[in-house]
Amino acid sequence: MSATLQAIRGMNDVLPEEAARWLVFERKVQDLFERWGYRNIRMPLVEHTALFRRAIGEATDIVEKEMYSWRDELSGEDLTLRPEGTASCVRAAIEHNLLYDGPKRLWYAGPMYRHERPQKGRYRQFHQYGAEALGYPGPDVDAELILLCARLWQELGLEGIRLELNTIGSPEERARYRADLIRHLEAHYAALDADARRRLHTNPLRVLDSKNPAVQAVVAGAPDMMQYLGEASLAHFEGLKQLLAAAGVGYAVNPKLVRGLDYYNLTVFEWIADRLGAQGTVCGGGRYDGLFALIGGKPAPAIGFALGCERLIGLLADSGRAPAPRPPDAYVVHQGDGTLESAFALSGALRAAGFAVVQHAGGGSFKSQMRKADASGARLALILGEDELRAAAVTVKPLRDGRPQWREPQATLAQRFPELIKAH
RNA sequence: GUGACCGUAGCUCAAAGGUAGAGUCCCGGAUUGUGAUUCCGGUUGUUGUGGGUUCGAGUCCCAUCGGUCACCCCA
Repeated sequence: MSATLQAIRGMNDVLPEEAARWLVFERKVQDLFERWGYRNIRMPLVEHTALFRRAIGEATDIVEKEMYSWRDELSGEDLTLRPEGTASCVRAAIEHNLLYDGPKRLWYAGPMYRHERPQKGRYRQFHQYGAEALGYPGPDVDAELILLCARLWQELGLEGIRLELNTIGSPEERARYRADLIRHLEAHYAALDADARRRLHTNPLRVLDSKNPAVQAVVAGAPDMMQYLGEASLAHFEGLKQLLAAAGVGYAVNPKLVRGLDYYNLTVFEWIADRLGAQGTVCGGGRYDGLFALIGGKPAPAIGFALGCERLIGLLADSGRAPAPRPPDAYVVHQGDGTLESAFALSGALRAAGFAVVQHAGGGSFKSQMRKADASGARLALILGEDELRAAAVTVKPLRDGRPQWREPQATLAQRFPELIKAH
């Protein structure tokens, strides 16, 4: 395989069988977003590196080691393949002054790029659908987004997904908490591993969700974020929890859920599927009231989430809910002088009437054409040979039921077709 | 980036240092123009790649590429 070209590591081809699942999934997601009043926005895959460095944060794993960044030789600009969508979305909102007449609900979709070691549910090019509610202070819209997710799992037929919720307060509250947390971690410095020590001053909140038991023992005795929250932050969190409870959406408050991006404040949440192994988070999001100002815009509150297509579609595949692709209604078999032109006319008429028609291409014997007709899954084979051509007719052969074949006039075929495809 | 396991036909897998195989799929045929069943026949390939050990390597060793899972982190 060394001599032949192959796809970049961690960037996968989605072959037709799986792509069929993608199409069904994407239609459902898009439809749901639109029904809830979210409007599509499409941003470029490439942005100035500075956007992500500022928005996501210098001390995050994404910026430290996962971005596809390069200097464009033609322009001299520092560019990056987007590792996530929120930064681009907010940049676009600021650049086009989208909030000039009030808050906006937006959704986007597409590939994201992170240079990580691939494993199940984690790829270097992966795909997200994201929703962003820009200009809403919440917590009403916080609840709306979470309810939207819950509804989506329902419509997709997914079970076994749980919601984890937390609040990380305002920047000021978090700063005070952070200072005390650092003090606590320093007091137990000997028990920390290399990762925790490195993060101690750059991003101490990240130490909270370490899976290292020794570090967790230190974390267990760490100060509690809830104690640092002011009245407004507490009210926001309580308001959200009440709305979720009233809507019947279950959740677990996870005080160690801090999430990896710097721009979050107050509400953070993750939807987690236990059946996916180590990469179980299928959807994650949170509030980012500071991001607009951070990247040079007029301050505006906002919240959003992104969901992972590969992981969710993987869940759909596991639960045996893979959608069967629509088989053609008819497969057109043709052989003999002048039949190809008639076949195109016939197929065209049926397609114009809204039917799914595959017309044989590539030559081959009559037998092989019939084999293809069967393999296509079509209800009917429409046979057009020289005999039929002379009679301006077509032979209709049902392939999925026991009816014998018969002849139909070409002129009325499309009109009568709904009757013909019915099995008796 | 770290670690473990694994790379043989398009796919699923055999071959325990001695001639590379099976199933499936695909293609052709079984009296004129009729599928899926059955029967007959056919191609499956630089054993991921490059070195090394050996009389001899799919098999052992090294490197490399790729895959899988986990760590890290996240979608």
